[in-house]
Amino acid sequence: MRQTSDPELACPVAPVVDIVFSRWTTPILWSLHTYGRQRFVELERRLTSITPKVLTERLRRLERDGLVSRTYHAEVPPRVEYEITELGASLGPLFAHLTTWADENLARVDEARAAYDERR
Amino acid sequence: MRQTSDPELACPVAPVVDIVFSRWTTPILWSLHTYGRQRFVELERRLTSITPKVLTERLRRLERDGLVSRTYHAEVPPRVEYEITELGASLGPLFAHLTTWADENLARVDEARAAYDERR
DNA sequence: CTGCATCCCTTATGATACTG
DNA sequence: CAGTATCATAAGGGATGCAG
Repeated sequence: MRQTSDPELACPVAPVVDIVFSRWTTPILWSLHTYGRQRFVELERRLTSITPKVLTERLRRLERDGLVSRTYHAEVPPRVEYEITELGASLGPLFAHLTTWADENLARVDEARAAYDERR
Repeated sequence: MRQTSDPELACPVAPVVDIVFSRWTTPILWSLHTYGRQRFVELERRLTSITPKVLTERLRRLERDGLVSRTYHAEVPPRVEYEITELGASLGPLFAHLTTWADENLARVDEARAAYDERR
């Protein structure tokens, strides 16, 4: 939980940020949305630098928030599959909007940084 | 810096998240966008629980990224005004989109949480 | 394979006091 | 007013080992 209740008073988007934009959540949602239902190891491999501990934590949280669903198959060895829910998929247009903004403006951010750094 | 370079490989929105959705950045941008140009103290009062140290850090970063501009008036006492830039303001529609999603889906997240918690 | 339990460490954030 | 400096604390995340 990065944002506490107070910032929310000043900003209506704060609660969403807390749910959707915590660390690792966008890459996880993006993977599930783009490549479909996946096993734990598949996600682990795709998010190259994540540790199993952290991946588990994030998936639990996303499951609790209703953005991801978890299916356990009692086999040997066990198989667990994760899939984005309808609620999670409803973030799709938002992510697309975000990508568009990035394409159009990220270069300007870089320029601003370069200019700022040069001034010192 | 919450997101490192690796998650970016798996997710095109990760870089934007890093810039726009770090802690305190949305309340700050929201305040400047909604209430216009403001002094340091005004922001401090609006974001009720932020400390001057953290507010300074965030404003510096937003300034470096070109989302906020800082104007220093050499008076006694000194007066410093912060204002959202054109680049910062270009996030407006995105924030609106976010707010819409929140209005429509936050209740479903709450339900999912309640259901999840009850299952244990 | 999936993932929980520990331990440990770094970093981020917060509280407090103090300057130009 | 607009910060800076210092210290304290908590949270995030990595490493390792083990269990179902």
